[in-house]
Amino acid sequence: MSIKAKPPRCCAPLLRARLGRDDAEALATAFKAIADPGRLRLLSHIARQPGAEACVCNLIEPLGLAQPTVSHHLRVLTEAGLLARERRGTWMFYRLVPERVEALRQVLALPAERPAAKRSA
Amino acid sequence: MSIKAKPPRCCAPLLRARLGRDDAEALATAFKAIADPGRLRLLSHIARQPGAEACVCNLIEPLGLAQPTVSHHLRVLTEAGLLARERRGTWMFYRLVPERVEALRQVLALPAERPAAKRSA
DNA sequence: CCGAAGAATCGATTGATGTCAATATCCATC
DNA sequence: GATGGATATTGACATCAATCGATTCTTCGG
Repeated sequence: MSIKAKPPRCCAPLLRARLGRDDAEALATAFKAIADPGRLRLLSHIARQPGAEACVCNLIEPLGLAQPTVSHHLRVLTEAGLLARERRGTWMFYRLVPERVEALRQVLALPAERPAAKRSA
Repeated sequence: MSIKAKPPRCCAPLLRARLGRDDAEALATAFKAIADPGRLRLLSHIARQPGAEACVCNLIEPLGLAQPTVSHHLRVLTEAGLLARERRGTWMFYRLVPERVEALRQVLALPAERPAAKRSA
């Protein structure tokens, strides 16, 4: 079994609708994926490459982590749907999935400044 | 020493600029704060209250967690700058800090679609 | 095929984190 | 200042997560 590219359901509004237990679990998993220094730096490095993609071999050294560790982080990010894998010969390329990042971003969208008395059912 | 309300520096662009080790640490800490089902539900519940604030006594039951656990989560969120505390008599109120949420949200902002290759005519 | 290079998996270790019972603290009131 | 309600803190425990060395797997070149 490789990495499941199954896009995890995750992106309930959070601050707008009531967050159920299941939604909270899924969302937490998604945020956990980016709640790590190494993975954040991976995302940052990859996002800045042309095409928003990078070979693993170009990520190990700047990260300053062992190769298995980097591989692990890339897996987590991929399983979270934030990265997509593609093999090119010997190398493995990881590409940013902007839609997923954006979806996660929207979760933190605040409700309109102050909807005031608009409290309809 | 109660909860340090020190707003943690955290909000480097991530996907736009190169993310250094220290920025990554701070950012990871911030995201860790919301990378938990209980805390996400707390934020969700509080955000939906009038004034985006709620008394602890109104958060325990809907969360389904023990009081110390809720208190712990509220502390984490407050230390992350996402919530602000205010005492009112016997009760403690926690209020959402929208600016902080928004700041965290901006971290995930994508760079302009694709400034690299000339895709537009 | 064989060997080498790139990357993923395995196994173990260490540290962080969520959870709750018990206890302590703070505050209003009597 | 004793009492009771509302929160916070402490301590303990179990689980999860990050990390890396060793190994395995995959692919390409000869």
